[in-house]
Amino acid sequence: MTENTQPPATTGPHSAATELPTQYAPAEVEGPLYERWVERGYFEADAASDKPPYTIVIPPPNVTGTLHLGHAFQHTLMDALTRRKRMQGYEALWLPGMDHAGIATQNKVEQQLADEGKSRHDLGREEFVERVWKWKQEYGGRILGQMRRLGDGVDWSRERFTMDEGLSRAVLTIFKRLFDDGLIYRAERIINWCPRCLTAISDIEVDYQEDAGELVSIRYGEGDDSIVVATTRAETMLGDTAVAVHPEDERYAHLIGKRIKLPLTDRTIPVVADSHVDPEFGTGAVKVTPAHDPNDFAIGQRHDLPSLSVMDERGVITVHGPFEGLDRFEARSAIVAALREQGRIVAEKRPYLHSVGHCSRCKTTVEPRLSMQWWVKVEPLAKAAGDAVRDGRVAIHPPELAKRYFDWVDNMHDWCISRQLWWGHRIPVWYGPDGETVCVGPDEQPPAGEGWTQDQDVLDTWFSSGLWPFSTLGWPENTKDLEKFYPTDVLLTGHDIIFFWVARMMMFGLYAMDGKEPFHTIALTGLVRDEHGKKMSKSNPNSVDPLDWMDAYGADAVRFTLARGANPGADVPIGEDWVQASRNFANKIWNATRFALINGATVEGPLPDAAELSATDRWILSRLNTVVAEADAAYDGYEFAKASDLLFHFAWDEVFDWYVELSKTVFAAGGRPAEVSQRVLGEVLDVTLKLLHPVMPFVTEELWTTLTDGESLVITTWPQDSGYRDEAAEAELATVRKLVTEVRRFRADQGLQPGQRVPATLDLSGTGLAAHEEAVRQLLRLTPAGDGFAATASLPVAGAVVALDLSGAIDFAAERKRLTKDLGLAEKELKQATAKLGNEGFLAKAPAEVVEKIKARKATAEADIDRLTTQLANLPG
RNA sequence: GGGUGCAUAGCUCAGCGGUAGAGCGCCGCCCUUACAAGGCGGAUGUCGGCGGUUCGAACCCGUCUGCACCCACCA
Repeated sequence: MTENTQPPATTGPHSAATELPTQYAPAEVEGPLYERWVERGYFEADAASDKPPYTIVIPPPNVTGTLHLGHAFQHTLMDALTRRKRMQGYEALWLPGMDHAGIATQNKVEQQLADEGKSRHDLGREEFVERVWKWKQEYGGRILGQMRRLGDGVDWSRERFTMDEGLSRAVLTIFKRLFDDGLIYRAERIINWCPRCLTAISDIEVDYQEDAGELVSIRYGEGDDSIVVATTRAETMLGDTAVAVHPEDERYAHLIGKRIKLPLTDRTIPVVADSHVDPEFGTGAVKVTPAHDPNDFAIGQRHDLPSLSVMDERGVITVHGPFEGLDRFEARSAIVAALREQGRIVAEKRPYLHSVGHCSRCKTTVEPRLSMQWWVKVEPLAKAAGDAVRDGRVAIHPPELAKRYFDWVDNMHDWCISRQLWWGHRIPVWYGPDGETVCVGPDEQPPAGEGWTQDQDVLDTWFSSGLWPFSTLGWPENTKDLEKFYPTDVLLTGHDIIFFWVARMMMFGLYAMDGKEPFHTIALTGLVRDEHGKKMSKSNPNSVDPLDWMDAYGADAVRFTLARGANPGADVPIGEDWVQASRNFANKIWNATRFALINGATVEGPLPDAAELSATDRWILSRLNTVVAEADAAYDGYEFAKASDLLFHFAWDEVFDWYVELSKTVFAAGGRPAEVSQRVLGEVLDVTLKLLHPVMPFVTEELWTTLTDGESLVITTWPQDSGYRDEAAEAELATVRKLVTEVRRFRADQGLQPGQRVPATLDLSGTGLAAHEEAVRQLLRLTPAGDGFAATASLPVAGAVVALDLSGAIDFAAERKRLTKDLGLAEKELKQATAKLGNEGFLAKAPAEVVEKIKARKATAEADIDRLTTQLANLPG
């Protein structure tokens, strides 16, 4: 196909134009462009600048992570925001970094150790942590390279990691402050425990799903003093310390206060009355296991019941007796079997669907467990976090999602922040030989002397990421960065992470920064889904690697597709078809610019006066300014889909399909000065490329730097609506478009081929276009009505009258029928063959010559051509 | 159990009080020298059902049905 893309001879300053290939090749363009941007320091923000700041901190991806479509989506939007603000004259900072991701990273390294037949305990704490750092060095942060590939305009000189020295200092500082303020405390409570990760996890790290269990009803006690309870976790009965019934439940009134025998043990337990019990549910009696169930724990507190732990940290039964050493699930069946043998199982229901908590990291069934942990007292912090949104200091986009935020911050339980891991920020508390507890601040030495030990636990990963908006800027030091760039402007992230991260940044930001909120706007995005709206996840087969798509179609195509799907708060379905469509758009822009360059479009000098402009010019400039205003409004409202769609249609439908096509008649006119059109076309492209740059940075940069003498779009000035409008020109062009479209439709209906010239008379007296008769004739492919002209049809449209001679029209249906018969092909076959080759129209002419012509042009249709050639050769005569 | 959102063309979705839209797909014609990753033309919808408000409803209100998602102490 390259043999017929010979560049036309070139003249003038834009000979580079013709060096542009006919197709956009992202792979060749994107890498070098990104390197150039970084080398020139375009993304490095200057804290000493006079420009107003615009700051976004990236939601730090896990150090273990790779770029998935969700990142690609959010990064595209954040990049678009910062790129646009930079062009608008802000000192724009998009700050990158990564999260140390406690459990995830520790799991990765433990897996590595397991492959070597070792556990972390074989190494010991210090060596293990060293090993994790080594792992990070070697395998961590792959996502950073992938972000470059996407085109993320982040300030690499400010890259941060949550375990950096500076950020660790921030963690210690705030821990100490919270501790001293009494907002951090240690307490024994029921927590969610993962028996595989061997650590506590917070409520939001638990994923609930419907599991099929078995609900058994067990008779406790004997005779009249017996009571039936139901459970799905029979093994916990070993730790029962009471049975609870509703205080007003008459069925059990006689039992309240009595003790009954607990089966399989030699213990007796009391029957207590507690209004938490729902008399309607089951038998209306509940077994109470304070050490293994949060509700039961609460009942235990109210009735002063002992808590009996029956399992160790791995979920293995520790109670002496026949079940000791059994895993919790083995113990469950064993205990049910034993009870059944004693005739104590009075009813079973299996499968019984109920929701069961799983560790969000490893999917292991969570075991509620009584344990000593560190907690943040969130009430005062959460109140402030709620108020900041309530009184409008922080806006949530889209506003509907604010309710979700309030639901959370207004009903937040205390936050369990200690994790029984080695990888993370170690809790800065030391215990003395006589039970003293000392919290050690960042500049303090741990207490000296014998017998002092540091707490073994580390902090929840979200504790350090909650400090991200200011710890990354140097807090607790009073740095220039902090002064310039805090508070940040927009926090853009998925709505699924409101509780994990957003609310915590709000709490910590307001607390640490003296009530100064960490950002003004929370922009919440939906989740990326596949083309049928199904959730994409790493474990799903529908999951797509955005890198594959970037390789195949370019980063801009992926970005544009994502931006175009980004309706505020709504999920984004994405399929390969749409990425292809975006790729096509990039290619379209490429070729339109190529056309402009070949025809000498220029951005030099001022725009010609309105008096010099044609109606077409005035129309497109009027539209251009309208689009600038509309695009601005959409970008400002985080309506990326609207902005993208608007620009897509303006560029393709109006600029490329009409303005450029209409310009051709000017450029082809010959002799007539084309400077005005060259300048206007240059202007329109210049502005359109700028408007698209935030979402399609690569192709726009490549084209713009070719079209203009500018250094880079990244640092150029964002277009402004000049206020220029011309309604008369818009109306006139509407007439032209209507006229042309109607005539084309008529021609198609009559069987005239698109390029076929038809003799016709044209009366434009009713349209105001009389002066442009020649141009209109060209558009409509009308030739002058010569001698002997006989109109066979007359078409009144848009105030004009067109009379045509249709004698040259082809009856396509009849042609097809004839060919089908002649070639001995089934009609369907013919269609398939001709679809790639061309069509019946020209096959009707000279077959040999036609096939020749096609062969030269269509390498991809080789097979079909061969077959058709054979068919044609075998035709008799 | 509580809450939120959604039901519009074959698919995925915009539109949110005034003549039904986009992308992809589909049909027909075409290489007209920027682009076949293209051009031109075309078809397709009782805007989930039923009521109501209005001169006028895909859009507002009520209700029903179906589907998503979020939250919660489902023994």
